[in-house]
Amino acid sequence: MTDVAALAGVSHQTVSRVINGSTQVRDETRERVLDAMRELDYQANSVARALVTGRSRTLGVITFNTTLYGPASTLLGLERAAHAEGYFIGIVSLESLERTAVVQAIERLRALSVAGIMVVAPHLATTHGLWDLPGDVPVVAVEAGPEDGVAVAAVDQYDGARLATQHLLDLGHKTVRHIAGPADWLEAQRRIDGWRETLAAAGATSEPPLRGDWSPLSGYEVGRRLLEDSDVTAVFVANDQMALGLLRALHERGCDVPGDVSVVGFDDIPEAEFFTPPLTTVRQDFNEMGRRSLHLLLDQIAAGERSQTRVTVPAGLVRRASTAPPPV
Amino acid sequence: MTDVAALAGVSHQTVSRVINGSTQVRDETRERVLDAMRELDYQANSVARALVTGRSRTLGVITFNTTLYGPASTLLGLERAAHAEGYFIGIVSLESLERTAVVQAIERLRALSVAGIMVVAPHLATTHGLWDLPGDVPVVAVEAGPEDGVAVAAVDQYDGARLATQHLLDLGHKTVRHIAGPADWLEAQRRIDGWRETLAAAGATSEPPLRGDWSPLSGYEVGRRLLEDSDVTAVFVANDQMALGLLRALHERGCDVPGDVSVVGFDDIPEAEFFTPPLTTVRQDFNEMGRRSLHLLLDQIAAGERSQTRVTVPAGLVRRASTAPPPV
DNA sequence: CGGCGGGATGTTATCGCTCACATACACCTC
DNA sequence: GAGGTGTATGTGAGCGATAACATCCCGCCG
Repeated sequence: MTDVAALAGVSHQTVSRVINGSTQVRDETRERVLDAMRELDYQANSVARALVTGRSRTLGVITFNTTLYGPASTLLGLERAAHAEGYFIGIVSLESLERTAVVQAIERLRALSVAGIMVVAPHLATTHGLWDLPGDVPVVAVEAGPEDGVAVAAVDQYDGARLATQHLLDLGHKTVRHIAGPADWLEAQRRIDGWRETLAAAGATSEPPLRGDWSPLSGYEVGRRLLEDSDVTAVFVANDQMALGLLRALHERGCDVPGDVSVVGFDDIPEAEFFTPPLTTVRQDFNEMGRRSLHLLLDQIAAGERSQTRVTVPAGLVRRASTAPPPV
Repeated sequence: MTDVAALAGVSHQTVSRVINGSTQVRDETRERVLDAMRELDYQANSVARALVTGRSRTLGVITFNTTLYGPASTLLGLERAAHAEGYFIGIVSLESLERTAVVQAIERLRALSVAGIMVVAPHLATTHGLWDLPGDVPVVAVEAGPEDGVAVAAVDQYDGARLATQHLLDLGHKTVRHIAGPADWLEAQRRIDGWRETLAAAGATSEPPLRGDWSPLSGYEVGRRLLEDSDVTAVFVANDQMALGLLRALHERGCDVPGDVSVVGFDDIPEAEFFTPPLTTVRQDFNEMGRRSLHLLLDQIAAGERSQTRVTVPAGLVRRASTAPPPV
């Protein structure tokens, strides 16, 4: 910076003003400084800036260690949005699901002077870690979060589940079974709620949901158990991977999909369209959610205070070939 | 830090020594400082440290904007490894595949004073951006990189393709067709090489490979074209997603897999085991690759100079139900 | 024509840490 | 006992930027 200032014949402060777009610089001077910067191939040192301002243009993302489609896509959506706004993303993944792990992760990020933190960890336990976090860092819970206390951006899980369930009811199924995700995932819970309440509203009976762990294998195993009950004609599965496992279980049992049993998934992973049969599922717009989360965070940063705004991104049903009216 | 020093009755420098594990501190003094740190809930400010040392404990990862399984898993593997070593990961995703985009991304990361950079962008064009990068930052190309000039950690694509092709030949297929990835992806090229040379070594004829873009849809479309040639009995597909598309095309055409046509994929995505039929594929150990890449980088950081070491992680064939001897 | 207001620029302190060097004290050697 | 060696600690400078305040210059007003 000193070199640039010397070359342009101004003080380092004027250089700083140019960098930060101050209006207090004459155009001609600005040009001279800009030229000098180009000439010396100068780039502002963001570490020094972060030191003095106490804020870097880095955002922290806390994510759970997983290759699941949802979280991975969310991360990408977040990065794209942040990049567009000129922010960096630093990621920290959680070792465990304990609330202390979240608190630790937040501490680590604070030491980096991040401008804000986005938490992509839709577990009950981890979101509770958000209750007692230090007051001076803006935080957004992405995908799912506690009912209040922090800002949250999420796809409307409840409505997605309703859409799926209603679609099956509309086709004429008497009731719909549900293969749910792990009990401590908030999204799993919301999907259960949407499913159960839609059934109730239609006056349909509801069996308790079965539990998988999001993996295709669990969908397969739980699916086999489910099929011992021969009454099943429609299943709403809490994600596409488990739905794939279920399709396999059905296939092995010689059940036709959708002739004998209809299946609806959740997520719309890229593969879903090419399953056998192509899967009817609920699409989540992770990019949009990333963008919304980011702006929620940026708003807090700009306002200088924590908000509790809740933003919801709608889910959409994608109809393919895995659903049909029940067998006669 | 000053507060801690005051509370412990020492100078700030002694606190610094304790933080950095200097041996030049008496045990009793160290304890006093540690107590003071705990008492004040003190955490060292890594920004200030980065400013003075010129290095932060942050590593930059440059990745291409994608939800593909490979890059996503690699990123996670990298993060896990870095976390274990006490490093942060900052991610920057590429807007385009131009080499200038890579250079820009590297510049951005340099302004953050990252200790080193890992590039996960296995395109021909982007890796060329690695030729003329500034000399003072350690760099590792992950997954694939230029033949020389930078350190590279990669899964052995060539051998993976050989394994797949040889497996099909061993089953008795006269030759094996190949659906390849995009031409400018280095991995796609290596897989083609492995496939072609294995065929040549066996004295089998080889048709030119067909090109997909990694997506299930492209696998489906290219697959339909491929099937117009009724001689096909075995196909090696460059990733599992395209293999899924091909399976669908085969299904629609009434071809039995593996009865009429055998299919081998690449990647071993979690879904592959539950395809119809379960897919024989080549597994890549992304975690291991992440770990190796990181250590390659850490070694460079420790040595203070750039290396050109090349590390290869073996690939493994996973046999499932999509391959069998050719029809008689 | 002196004084005043405000835009453009410069000066100095500061962020929280590490580095290089200075100092203090203990112990040993000749 | 003077001098050397080594360990434990303190002091001051400086990393590269921004913030707050000081200064300069110019035009305008009474």
